[in-house]
Amino acid sequence: MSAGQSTRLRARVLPVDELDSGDDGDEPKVTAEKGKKKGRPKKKKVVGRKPKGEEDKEFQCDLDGCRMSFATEAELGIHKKNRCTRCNKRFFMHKYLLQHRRVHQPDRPLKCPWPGCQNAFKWAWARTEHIRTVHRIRPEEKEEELPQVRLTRTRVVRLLKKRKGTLIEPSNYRSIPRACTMTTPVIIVCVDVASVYSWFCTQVLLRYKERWGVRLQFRPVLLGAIFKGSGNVMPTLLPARGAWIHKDLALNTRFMQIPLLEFPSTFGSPKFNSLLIQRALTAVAIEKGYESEEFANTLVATWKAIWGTRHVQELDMHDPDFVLRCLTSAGYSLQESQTFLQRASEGSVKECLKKNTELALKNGAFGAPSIFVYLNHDAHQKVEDLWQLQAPEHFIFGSDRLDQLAFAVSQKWEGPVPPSLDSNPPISKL
DNA sequence: TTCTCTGTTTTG
DNA sequence: CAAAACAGAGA
Repeated sequence: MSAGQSTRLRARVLPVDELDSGDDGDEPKVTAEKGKKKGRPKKKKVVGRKPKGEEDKEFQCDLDGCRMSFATEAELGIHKKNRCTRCNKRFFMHKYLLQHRRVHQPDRPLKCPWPGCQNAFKWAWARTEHIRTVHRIRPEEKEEELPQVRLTRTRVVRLLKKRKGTLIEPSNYRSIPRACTMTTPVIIVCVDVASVYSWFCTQVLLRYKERWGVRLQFRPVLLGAIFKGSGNVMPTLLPARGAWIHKDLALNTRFMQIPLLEFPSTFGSPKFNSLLIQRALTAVAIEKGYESEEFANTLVATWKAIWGTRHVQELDMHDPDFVLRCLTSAGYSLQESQTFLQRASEGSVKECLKKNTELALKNGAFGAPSIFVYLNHDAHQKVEDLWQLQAPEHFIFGSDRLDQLAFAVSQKWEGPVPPSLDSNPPISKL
């Protein structure tokens, strides 16, 4: 189940009403005729998994403002007749067909702002109705004097309207926090596997991902370039700090329950160069998605290979064989791992890593992990656009400020090892 | 019954 | 125009 989704939400079968057998010339039914529909057709037409229909297919729609494209001309034809190629539904306006796509996508970017409520929605109205029906809140005081202040639909919507993206100053009602997010927060964590604190941070955030109901992206960056671009230097260059870091890691290992076995002996030498491996990881991220479980697993496996094993021989991070070993230990076949390694030297992958590094620097990064938080974005905006075009609301540095990160996304911090989700009953009644 | 989903209409 | 509201349907 995706994070934050109510267990009571209707499990949607692909909707297949509107099945008036291919008389394409017909106009779509108008509302008044809706009632006439007799027993809905029960046949669940299982539509084969289809690509999302973004801008990269061969047959592109040229209707006003529409950028959808399709693999076949036939599909484009259906689309241009205002029919959904997934469920065959028909629409009055082409524009709605674009919005309709979200019906077939799993994302639920609209969060319920109620504290502790993890429900999330695809449609603004669905959320508004949820707030009205489920969280009907008592006026703070003097209820009899303010009967009209009861949480009516208009009232909720007025609250929702106060500021785009946040719900603020709900002074009439108890229990609503001063500011809580209305869209699923997006957390972008810029990491380098040469940074052991990036590993700690990643490991802990993965424990919180579902619990917080946030979107969590890990993006490989080049720590060396971040240091250079920001004028920072490796912390271990300071002798006292270099000595301290071993103790800090040992304590952290127990505190965060992350098994760190060994500080690589080549640390700080030219063999401890993360360029190749970060490129390979970028190739994995491009293929699997920054937000994917596969990519997170790949990162963790790589960290384990660098920091969590005893190295019988000197660790050479720039050695292609070592990179291959990291990838295969993440569960990829030798062939797939070789493909990733090969892509690591392709221009587009190099550029991608460079771009992510530059954007991190632009947002103020001076080390890793650098955590960027987006709160006030449009619900259906692509994360890639957010990252490239918008400034984040918060920049949080390091693995030791995750409590602040929790605060920033209006969630509870329960330590580096939060209790298992299964053992806890749901917080809200839903 | 209660609540959510979502296509269409209305409003600002 | 986009956002809010409506209203029918269905779980």
